[in-house]
Amino acid sequence: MNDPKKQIEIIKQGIDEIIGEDDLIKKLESGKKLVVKVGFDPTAPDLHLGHTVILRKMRQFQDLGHTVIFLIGDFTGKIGDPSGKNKTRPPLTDEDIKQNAKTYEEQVFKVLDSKQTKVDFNSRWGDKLSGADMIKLAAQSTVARMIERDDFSKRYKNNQPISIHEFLYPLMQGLDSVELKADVELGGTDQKFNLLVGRDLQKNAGMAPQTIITLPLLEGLDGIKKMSKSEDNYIGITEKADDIFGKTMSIPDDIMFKWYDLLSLKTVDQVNALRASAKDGANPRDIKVELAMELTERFTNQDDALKAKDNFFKKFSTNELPSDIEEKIIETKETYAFANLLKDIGFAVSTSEAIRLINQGAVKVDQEKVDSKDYTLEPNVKKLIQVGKKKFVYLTLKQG
RNA sequence: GGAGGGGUUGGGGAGCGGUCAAACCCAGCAGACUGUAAAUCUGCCGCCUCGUGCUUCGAAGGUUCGAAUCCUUCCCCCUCCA
Repeated sequence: MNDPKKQIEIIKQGIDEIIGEDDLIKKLESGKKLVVKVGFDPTAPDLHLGHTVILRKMRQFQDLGHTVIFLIGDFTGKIGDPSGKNKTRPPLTDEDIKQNAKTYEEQVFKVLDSKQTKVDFNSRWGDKLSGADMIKLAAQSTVARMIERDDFSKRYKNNQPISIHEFLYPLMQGLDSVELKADVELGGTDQKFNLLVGRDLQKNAGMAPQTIITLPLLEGLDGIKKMSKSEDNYIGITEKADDIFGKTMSIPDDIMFKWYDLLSLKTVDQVNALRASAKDGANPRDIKVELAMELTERFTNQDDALKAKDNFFKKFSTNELPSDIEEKIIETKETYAFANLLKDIGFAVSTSEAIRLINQGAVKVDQEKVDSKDYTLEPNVKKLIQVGKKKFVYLTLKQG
């Protein structure tokens, strides 16, 4: 695995752009163990698959034997990444940051190898900077250069405010690269400017400039928009096996291989083999199952992943019931109007919706379709209640 | 400070005195179909005690038999000018 050519092939899999490739090849040929740095925001570390694109790339570097630094930007967090948003962030307390860092670690090591990961904080050197140091740092760039950055130039043209301190963000991020003597820095495409500043600062400090690798955005479940919480087209990495598996199966066939390129830890050759088999008429479903299995297993475990796969086929390919139906007990004094019950157990948001579902033939009790909105249940029974194809519960009505 | 435009049911966006719980699109949900939670088709898509019931169209008042639609005041947003 030390063959530089082979390494480059893996490194370049699924990336958007690489700047300084020649430098990288030279370093690889010299047999140097690379320092790969990636910065993370100290806020709200609730990760979804979109975030894991970069983690996977880090993991690939680890598998090639390089050192990966997971840098938490607790100092830069005080500046707030400009990134177009003009809302000032509420300052995080040290306690918040500690808590977030912990949550990060819990989630991140589902992808990264914890033994090969160095977690660092840029407050370690940031807090020590004096006023004079900051001025020296600021002197290393120019307003013209800063204005080149996309969102700064847009805001400047549109007469939107740009605070002076926002210019410090890219510089601080660059300083991180100097401090860590980074050989490689990874980031999203929107990070390109900041990453380039790191190269400049390293050159000024007499170092070899880092190689920059930008990674594309992952499309969400709809296959069109980028994966994000606000679009609700995401898979959270702490979700249940059934959900990870099912959601993965729901992505359009078209983006399946993009997901392979950005998320899978299979080798380039293995992915290419899958591509070839798809061309030869293999059922795309089966190729997607393999992806769903890999992802589900990574974020849960093998047993749960197998169960999820099993459940998926039971649910959608046969009419069998899933194996893990939840049990619920509800107390009632008297006869329970069914529409209200559906609302009360959360299968409908309102009684009106419950009635609509009944009218549409979506509701079953003990596998029998409910055909009247006036259906009722007596206390002291246990029934299997089903709404649509996804909601199941064994409900016990207790005389209360 | 001046001039103008606008706030409608999850989002976009019609409506501009009754036929409006409010067109249409998107999202969502359900049914059919399918290799899938894809595609397609169909239906639904404010709330409840389901009735010639109740509450909605930035807020509060008013005109009217009747208002999302007209008037008054207030709040918020946007554009242009200074």
